[in-house]
Order: sequence, then structure tokens, then C-alpha cells
Amino acid sequence: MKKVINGIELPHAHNDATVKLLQERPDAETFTEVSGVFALISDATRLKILWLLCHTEECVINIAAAAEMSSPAVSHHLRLLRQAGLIKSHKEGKEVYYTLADSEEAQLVHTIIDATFDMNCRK
Amino acid sequence: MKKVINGIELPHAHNDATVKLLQERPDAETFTEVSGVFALISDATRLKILWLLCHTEECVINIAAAAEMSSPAVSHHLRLLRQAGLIKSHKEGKEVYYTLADSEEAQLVHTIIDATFDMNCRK
DNA sequence: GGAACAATTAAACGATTGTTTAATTGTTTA
DNA sequence: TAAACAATTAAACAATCGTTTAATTGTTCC
Repeated sequence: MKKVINGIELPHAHNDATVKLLQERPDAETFTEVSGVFALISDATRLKILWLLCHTEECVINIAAAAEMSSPAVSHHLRLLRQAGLIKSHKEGKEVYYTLADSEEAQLVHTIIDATFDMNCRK
Repeated sequence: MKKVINGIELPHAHNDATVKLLQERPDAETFTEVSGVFALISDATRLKILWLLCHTEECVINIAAAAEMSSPAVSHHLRLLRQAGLIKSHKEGKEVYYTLADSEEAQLVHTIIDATFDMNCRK
């Protein structure tokens, strides 16, 4: 009879390491949530926006200019990022200023962006 | 006359930090390449696969079982990951074994996955 | 050689995504 | 109050993506 680990039955028993790994694996929801955060940085425009907002605070037209994209397009991306808790905003007169949020996901994204672009700079 | 930084003209001059940042910003191609790597970990199934292959080596049906997905679906994802240089494979009899590649992108992904799931475990 | 097994490939499909365009809301200032 | 400006919203569209199904290739073992 085959061994079942967290409801998973491995057809082959080549590798004991796999069994150990599956026993300690995060659950499916965690993978879904985490991949959702990665999806937010998988678009070049959003990545540019986040790269900027990691290190400064800016209004929408300046973000749009920096991202070389239209205001509605940027507004749409900003909404996604805000809804995900990655950025926060405050209104000042006619303008809305955005910057990175304080959430755990935002910290993760900040860490990833720093690690990634440091790596690339070192090449 | 407005100041132009790398072909970008900021409509508002609220923030000197933005000007400095834009001067040192990676170019558009870099953002596109990096977001492409993030896209590969933005799917829950691929993330599960990479999480596994970061720490072990496995054949396709075991990967499929671990990912709770069909062999053709997994094969498709493995192809994408291999083409991107994130994983490598070798044939042994009837089976093809996959594991993480040695590339720079693979190292980045490994670092990101470790950082992410360590963070989540600490909660 | 034929059966069983492992893996890949290709076509098809539904679902999601990102940009554009146009219209709208809200604020300032002349 | 009207004009100018900043930002958002909504609908529409093309493009991309991930899974399913079915067929195919390659290997091992009887």
C-alpha cells in the first residue's frame, strides 16, 4: 500500500527528500496568496511603479510620466496595488500621492525589488 | 523650460528624490526581463513546482502528483521554466528528472522563495 | 514484438489581463 | 461661476494564459 502525505500519493518512491519536503510544505492557499503577490510585480509597468514608490512618494501624473504610460492606465495599476495593500495614498489638493504601504506584503516586495536590482547592478 | 531626465519630463516638480531616482533607474529592458522572471513565479502551480525543485530532484509524474495537476499541464509548465533557464533536466531510463538550474535567474528565484516562505513560517 | 509506462506535443477552449478611449468626479484659481 | 487641472471610472477590445483532451514519441520489461 502506497504512502499518503497530506492527501498526496507519490507514484514513484525514488527520493526520500521529497516525502520530507511534502510533509512540511505550506498549504495550497499559501501558494495561491504568495503567487498573487508575485503576479503584481510580474508586469513591467507595475514593477516600474513599485520600484519608484519603494523609494519616494509621488502624484499620479508624475508616476505616469515616469512609467511612460497614460494616466488611466497607471490609475488602473495603482488601484490594483492599493487593493492588494502594497501601496497607500493620501490626497493633497488636486493631487493624490502614492507611496509604499507598511504591510507585510509591501515589505516582501521591497525586499525582492532591492535584492533583484542590486543583483543586476553587480553584474 | 522643463528638465528632461532620460527622455522623461516630469509634469510636477514636487520631489527632488524622484529626479535622482530616475537618473539612476535601470532601463526599460531590465524591467521587462525582471518582470518576466516574476511572471514565472506568479502561477501557483509553477510556484509549487519551483518550491519543490529548489530542494530536491524529481521525475515528472511525482512533480505532477505533488502539484496535484495532470502530467500534460505540468509538462507545459516545466517547458516554460526550462526555456527560461530556471530548471534543468536529465533523462534516466523512462523518466526525466528535473531540478533547479545553476543560472543567475534560478538563484534569484531560490532566494525569493526562501525569503518568502521563511517570512510566512514566522507569522 | 507487444504491452505498459513516462513524457511530450498540439489543438481547442474559456478565462483573465492590460491598454485605449471617452466620460465623470472633484479641486483649485482666475 | 467658469475654466483648467488631477484623478478615477467604465466599457470595449485585443492579446495572453493555463488547463483539458487526444494523439504521439520513446523506453523498459515480459
